[in-house]
Amino acid sequence: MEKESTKKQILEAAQKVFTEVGLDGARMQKIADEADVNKAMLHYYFKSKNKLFKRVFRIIAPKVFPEILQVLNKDMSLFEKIEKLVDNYITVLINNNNEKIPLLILNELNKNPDEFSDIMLESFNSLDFDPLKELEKDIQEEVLAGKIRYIDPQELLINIISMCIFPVCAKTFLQKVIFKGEKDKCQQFLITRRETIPKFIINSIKSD
Amino acid sequence: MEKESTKKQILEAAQKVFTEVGLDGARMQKIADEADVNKAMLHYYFKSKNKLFKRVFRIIAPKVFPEILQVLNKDMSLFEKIEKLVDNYITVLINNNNEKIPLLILNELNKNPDEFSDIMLESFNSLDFDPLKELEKDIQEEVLAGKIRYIDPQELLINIISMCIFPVCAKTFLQKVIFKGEKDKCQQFLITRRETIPKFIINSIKSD
DNA sequence: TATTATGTTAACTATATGGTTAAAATAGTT
DNA sequence: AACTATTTTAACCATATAGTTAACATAATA
Repeated sequence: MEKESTKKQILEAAQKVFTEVGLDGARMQKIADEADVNKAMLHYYFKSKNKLFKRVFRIIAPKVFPEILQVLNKDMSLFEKIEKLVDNYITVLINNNNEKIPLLILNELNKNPDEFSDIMLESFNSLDFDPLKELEKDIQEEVLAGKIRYIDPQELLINIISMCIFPVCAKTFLQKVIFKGEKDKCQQFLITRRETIPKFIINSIKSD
Repeated sequence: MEKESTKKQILEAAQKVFTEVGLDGARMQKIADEADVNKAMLHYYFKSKNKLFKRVFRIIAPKVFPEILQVLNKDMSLFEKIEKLVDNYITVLINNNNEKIPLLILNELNKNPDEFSDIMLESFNSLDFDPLKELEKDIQEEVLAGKIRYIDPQELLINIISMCIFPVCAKTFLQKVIFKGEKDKCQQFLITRRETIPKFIINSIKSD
């Protein structure tokens, strides 16, 4: 038999609802409605709200965190890697389906570190290389070549991630407060960051 | 009569609980317990959970957003302003009581823009100067003096805020994933950002 | 076709939770 | 002390919600 579609519908609806209103704000009935499925099915397939959430978490978390770092393992120069990493990040995050994922992850990770940081760590360890080690190597190389000043790889990575993710999390805030309600300008700003962020970073680390 | 202390206790407890678990996750009973007060008092003083939350929001939101920007109106050079702004930001955010405020604000702003962005905007407009205008002026000056390349003030401000706020929001994540469980190293990293962020920014914008 | 495993439904339960109320206590005022 | 206004309490209510159940439907299998 294997009715895969119902399960899938539920997972998709759950992701939608959870990312919109968080774990606490989500209602099983709402997810059922959204999936066009009887509420009992959610329990039939996933036992409980928490278990359903964990399933969703396991799917979405890697998308915006470790997976995107794959580019650091490619055969490119440091500058190219930075450009590609930022480009990928912004492209993924600007997508309507992904926009709210980072905030959801940060939230649940904060509220319940014991439950979720293991999942996060797991998906990180599934990478077949160490992003920080790789970055350190690239930095060392460019320093030796006289192309950049030394920068701690953790600092570099966290700066990149901060500048990519934060503005997306704060989109509503930026739209209303910084861009005074001009939605288009704000959206354009976010898109342009594919270019401005790498420039900003490379300017900072390159040798004079 | 005027029993001010009960009201204050409730507000403080409410801030604590709301920042810990968000609006949806918060329980009136928990707030009452935390405030060591009968639950009915919360409704006596604040009518409803939502109204109580709004009161808390109005208090905490300005703390981590517009207030901190006051430094941009001081009589300092652009570089000094950047240094002081970051220093203040990190100092405020690193405090245990404030750590979780940004995430709470971003969340509720996202879930309910209509309700909360006005409050946000309000507190911004209460500033007696326009941070972006001021920043633009400073940038122009330094460009003319040949000290920096031109940078869009919105881009600069958002980069600063991103690098200050995001790592605090993502502290649990950084601790577990980037710093492999070494809490002290992570905390030290956040503290050191008082110096590394301004350096990173100034390096990026200063003329070669 | 009869049997079995899987999938689906509507109705139900138990409980948690925001909010109410009426009485009691406390403080201020005359 | 008598009276009034404010503050506090315990008990209560209505409802929303996660989770259950038992009957029913559908497909696979023998």
